[in-house]
Amino acid sequence: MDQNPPPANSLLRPDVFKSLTGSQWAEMVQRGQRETLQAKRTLFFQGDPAERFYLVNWGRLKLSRLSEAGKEAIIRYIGAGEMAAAVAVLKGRDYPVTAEAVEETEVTGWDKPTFLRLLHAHPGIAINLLGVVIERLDEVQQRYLELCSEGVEQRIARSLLRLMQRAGSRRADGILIELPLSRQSIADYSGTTLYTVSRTLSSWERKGWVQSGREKVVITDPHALVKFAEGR
Amino acid sequence: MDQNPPPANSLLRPDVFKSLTGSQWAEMVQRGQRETLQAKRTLFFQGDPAERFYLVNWGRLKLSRLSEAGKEAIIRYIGAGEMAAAVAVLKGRDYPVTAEAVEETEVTGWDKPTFLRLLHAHPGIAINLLGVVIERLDEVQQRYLELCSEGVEQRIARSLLRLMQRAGSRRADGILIELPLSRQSIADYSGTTLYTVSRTLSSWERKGWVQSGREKVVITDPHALVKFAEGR
DNA sequence: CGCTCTATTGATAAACCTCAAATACAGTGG
DNA sequence: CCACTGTATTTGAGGTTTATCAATAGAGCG
Repeated sequence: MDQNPPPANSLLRPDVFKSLTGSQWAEMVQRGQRETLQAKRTLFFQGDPAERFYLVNWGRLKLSRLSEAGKEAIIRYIGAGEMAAAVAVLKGRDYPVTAEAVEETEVTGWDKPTFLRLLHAHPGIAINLLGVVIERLDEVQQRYLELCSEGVEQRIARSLLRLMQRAGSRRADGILIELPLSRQSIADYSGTTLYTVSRTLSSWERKGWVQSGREKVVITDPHALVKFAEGR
Repeated sequence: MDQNPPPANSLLRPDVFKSLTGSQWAEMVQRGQRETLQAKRTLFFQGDPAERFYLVNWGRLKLSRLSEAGKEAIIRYIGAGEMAAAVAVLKGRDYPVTAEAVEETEVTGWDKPTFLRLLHAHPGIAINLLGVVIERLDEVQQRYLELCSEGVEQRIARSLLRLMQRAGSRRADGILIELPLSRQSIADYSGTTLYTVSRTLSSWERKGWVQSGREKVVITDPHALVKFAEGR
């Protein structure tokens, strides 16, 4: 038996739905449709009509926004128990973002009417959802400020630290970011180019702060990186 | 009689509260506390505990975020009928933003318990609020992308167009942005410096696209500006 | 081993910021 | 009405940061 994906017949219940009773949740799970995505497959594309919302069962999605010139800005990575597209569904608009699997990922999708019915039947959910959205708003605003006011290297440091918090796992030699993380991805997440990221990582590697390889970053000295990110 | 501020004893009701009946709204208005701010006064400061949420009755607030180095990033300007700090109150955290009156402004403030009671009693409000927050999220994300992918002049153009949409008023010679708008403010809103803004406006003035003065911008050729902003 | 995708590194150029100094503007009080 | 004062704005010169381009090296995979 495959040991990586968790048992497939129970669905991780995110906090947003904690207002539901167990049986209500079970019923909701029933209604949802599971879908497995191979790495690099897109779940939905910026501009698609928003007709479903998703919950990540296992795996990871990259949420990004693309400019007309083709430049990609990575908004965030989400993992098990997190939602995608709920907000677009609610507004009844096109998705303003693109979601792509960065590794094999299973999601459960629900259609719009189900979502809206749920929202009206259980007011607590809307309030919880509000909390989630606010948190995201806060993060984007913070990153917006950083993009305005900080230099590239500082931003790269912050990016790695954020990714570390969301997807880091302890290793003997430091904290590994458990994402296939190319220089280009880090650049898209930091608002710079892969060249600058490469140079910066090389320099940090010489200082012993990180240890990086092909699509892989291990943070060996988080403390130093934090100090640097905060401009000290 | 002062003719600028609208009659003070009726409060503009924002869409968020459309789920309330007239008398419920009237009662809520009763509970709120009015407050008038002179220009440049801050209503709340980043880091303050979030104990009240506000509705702008008339006037305008500038919502911004400050870096430790003192750099300011303007998140948005809000006017009559718009809310501030509702989200921070909900999360029960410190405000992550600063709100400053850019002109004489009246707000009504409610305390946290009132807000929470309201939210639980009228589920529709949470859903409406969700819509508002999502809209803001969407805008910040978009601006984040633009900051990553576009040049300064393009961003300045987009900033002016956004401000025009939110605070523009038709004049004989074009559309005036009705805000005391210094070069520094435009810079803080576009993620650049006042020098670059000044140079850019000068150049556009020569082209006949805008006509600017001390803390004042009139867009004389919106069409040209849009074309430029979209990179055509 | 050869193919493809990713990463490194140097050289160069462009965009933009910083600093300094001069000028324009609005309000204030004589 | 005018001079005065404090801001806001303009503009130039120069420097820094960072992007761009090009060429090479390395890693993983069949």
